[in-house]
Formats: sequence, structure tokens, C-alpha cells
Amino acid sequence: MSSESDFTPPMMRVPEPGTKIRVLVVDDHPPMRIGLVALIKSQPGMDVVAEASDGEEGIEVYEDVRPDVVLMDLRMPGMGGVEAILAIRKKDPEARVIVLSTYDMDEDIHRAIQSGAKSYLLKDMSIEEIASTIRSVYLGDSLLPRQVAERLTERSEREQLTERERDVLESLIKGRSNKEIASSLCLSEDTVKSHLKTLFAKLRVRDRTGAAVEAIRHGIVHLK
Amino acid sequence: MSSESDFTPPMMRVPEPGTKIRVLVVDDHPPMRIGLVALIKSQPGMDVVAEASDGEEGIEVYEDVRPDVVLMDLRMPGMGGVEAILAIRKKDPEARVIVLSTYDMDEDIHRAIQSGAKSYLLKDMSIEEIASTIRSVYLGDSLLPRQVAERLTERSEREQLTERERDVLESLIKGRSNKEIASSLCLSEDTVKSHLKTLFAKLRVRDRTGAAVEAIRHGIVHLK
DNA sequence: GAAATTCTCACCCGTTCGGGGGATGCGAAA
DNA sequence: TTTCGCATCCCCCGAACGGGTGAGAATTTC
Repeated sequence: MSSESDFTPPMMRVPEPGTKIRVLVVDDHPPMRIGLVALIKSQPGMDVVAEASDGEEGIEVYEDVRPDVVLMDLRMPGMGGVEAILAIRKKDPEARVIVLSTYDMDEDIHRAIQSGAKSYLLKDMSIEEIASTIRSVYLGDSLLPRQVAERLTERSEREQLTERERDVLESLIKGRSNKEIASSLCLSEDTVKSHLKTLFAKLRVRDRTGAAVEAIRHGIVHLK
Repeated sequence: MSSESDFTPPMMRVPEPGTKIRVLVVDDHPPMRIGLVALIKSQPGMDVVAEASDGEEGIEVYEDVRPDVVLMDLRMPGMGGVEAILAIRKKDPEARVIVLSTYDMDEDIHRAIQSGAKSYLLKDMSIEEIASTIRSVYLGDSLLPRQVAERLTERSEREQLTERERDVLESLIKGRSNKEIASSLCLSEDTVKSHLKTLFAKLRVRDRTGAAVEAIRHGIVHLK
């Protein structure tokens, strides 16, 4: 962290008049990538400087082109969007990444923002909303669409799960019984039941089935 | 079924040299729609004649423009792709619809093919694969990518659920107990247990939690 | 008309599950 | 230091669950 200990003042990248916003597009769906590139190029004041089809490639390309804004899909094969954002922001803490996802699950949104994304857009949003968010984020803002922000609020009303509770939850969704969860996590069955009790309370369900459904619905665990 | 009882020979629409394949694009994601339109227009021998952003609009527009091929998303707000395909093929049994979906769940694929789709593509497929499928379907073929076909095979190995079993399954995923499922479906609890028994066997799980997870994983029931 | 399937319900029985307590140790925060 | 959250474990108990088996009625299929 030597870059944090020196005394160079934070260099804000301000928009230079007449210069286009340089965007990197990262998405694993070819037609979506084509669409995003076309969308951005059709907007005045911005241009696509590179594309990538997964997280790893996105990180590499970021280094090469140092774009002003990254438009990043979240769920991609191999390295997902969250890891990619973390890696990019580790190299460049000033990086401005906008997540563009199909899903509006609260956990996805939270993880994205937590990892440093400046905004979270949904793929069913209008080109105007996407373009204007790119501009805002480029200018240093960090705004969430109302629909997305509301989801985040819902989540914050749900109590946070502990690491162990997550372990039990994941094991539960694999179809295991309490006894099997216990042995798979090297715990006593009573401990598993204890975790389940708090888990049910936090997810506001009565039983393991409800817990499984809620966990999947909110993206707390991903299937496959 | 009066159209089936007359003796007019089936009129095959054969490709006319020099004429472009007229494609209708139906997708609720603006950037994806832009991408698909750009993709198709970039291909020699095909052109986009109309776009729609949901099922209803797709049906209307189909009537107006009578395209050669429809590229249709499956999961859309309001009327989904399946209903739209059924409606389109009811009006024009010769309609050639290709589903282009994000998801490769076997139930989605099955429902799409069942409702009359000529092919089922995934959004992570290459533009070449998408373009060549449009050409093939236009020529009257009905081919599935290997990856998709394999999923269908998996499904056929799973025993088909009966109507009542689906009812119980849906109720189960709403977090209901056996007793509650019984009263919600106006059944005795023993009958519910009886359905659950066969359900577990068909889905190859031991308990309700496993049934819920498998049902969601394979798209047998959709959340929300 | 026979066969198959589905839907319905019943009974028994053992296991699992979930709710109610409470207890310990441990590290971090106040 | 004390308090707090967390993880771990224990006990009791009743309700819910899942397996086995069977069986009558209705519908469809052959």
C-alpha cells in the first residue's frame, strides 16, 4: 500500500471538453456486447475503447486501455463480475465500474456495490438511463436507479448472515439432512440445529424449505 | 380446425434468390435488442423488419409484417415467450420462431419446443451460430445446438409430473406445510403426502427441500 | 371391455425436524 | 474489564415429515 502512504494529492479526473468518455464493455453475451457497443457509440461524448467477454479478460484489457468507465456484467463464466471489480479497483482505486446485470436480486446488488461498483443497472433499462448513468459516473457521481436502490433497502432490513450460517445454508441447499450437514462441516448435529434456528429467524421462514427458496430468490446462494 | 380439413396443399415458403430473410426481433432488453438488430443487419441475406419489447407487441407486429423468422426472448414481463409463440402459430402455423434465451433450463427448452419453436439458442452463443440458425430455420430446418439438445435429453430421463403433482410442488415452494397444502388444494393431508411421495421419486430427491431446489434449478417452477 | 394412469384417501411407524430452554469458550469492541 | 456477538454443544419434547402398503373411483387408452 505504498501508494497510499505518499503525499500526492488525489488527482480527480475531470471531464475535458471535446474529449469523449472512454468506455470498456465486459459481457459474455456476444449480441449484448454488440448492442452495448452500438448504444455507447451512438451517444455523443462517449466511445468504446475496448471489449472483453469475461472477468479475466476484463482485468487485462483494463490495464491496457485504462478506460474512464467500465460497463460490466455480473454473472459470467469463470471469473465473475465481483472478482473482476475487486481486481481492477485494487490496481486502480479510481476505477469507475458500472454493473449491468440481468438480475435485480438484493444480494447481487449489495455484493457489487460492496466491491466498489459505482452503480448497478438492469438490462431492461432504457438506453437513455444507461447512457446518462455512464455520464454521471464519469463525472464522479455514484447513483443507483430507484428500483435498484429499493432492493438494497429491502436487504438491509434483513439481518446479515454469519459465515457459519452461510455454510449451513449452502449445505442445506445441496439437499443434506441435519446429520449430513453436521458431518460435512465437522459439527455436532445440535450445532447445526442451532444455526438453523437463527437462520430461519433471519430469513423469516419456518423451515428449511422456506430457507432454501428465500436464499435462492434473493441470490444469497447461486444454484449450479 | 377447419383449416386442417380442407385440401389445399401445404404452401412451402422457399427462399427466393436475392431476397433477404425478413426477421422480427422480440426482446425486452433494449441493449440486447440493439445488438440483435445490428447482428442481423450485418449479415448478408437477412434484415430486421420489426422489433417488439414483449409478447403482446410481438404478436401484433407479427400480424403486420409477417416476417420470415422471429427471434424471440422467452422470459419477458407480461406475456412470456411461450404464450406469444402459441398465439403466433395459432394465427400462422407456418410461423418460424427461434427462441433466444439466457437460460438453458430443460423445462424452458421443452416448453419452447413444445409450443412450436423451431430452435432454441442461448445468448452466450456466437453471432455465427445465431446467424446460421436463422438461415437454417428460414430454410425449413429445425435444429438444436448440441448443448441445448443435451439438456432436453436430461429432461426426458426425468419422469413427467402430473398436473396435481405440479400443484403440490408450487404450493410447497410457497413454504406451506403438508396440512396447508392440503387445505389450499382442498385435499386430505394423506393425499398431499401421497403426491409428495411420487414427486420425490420423480425428481430423485428425499425431501421437500430437495424437491424445491430441483424444481427451481430445472425451471419447473419460476420464482416470483 | 380390459389395461393403464391418475387422483383420492387411509393406516402404521419410525425418523427428522423445529421450538424452547440453557451452557461454554473466545475474541473483539466498548 | 465488561459486554457483546459468534460458534459450539447439550437436553427435552411434540409436531411434522417420509416410507411402506393398500385400495376405490374416474378417465383415458388400447
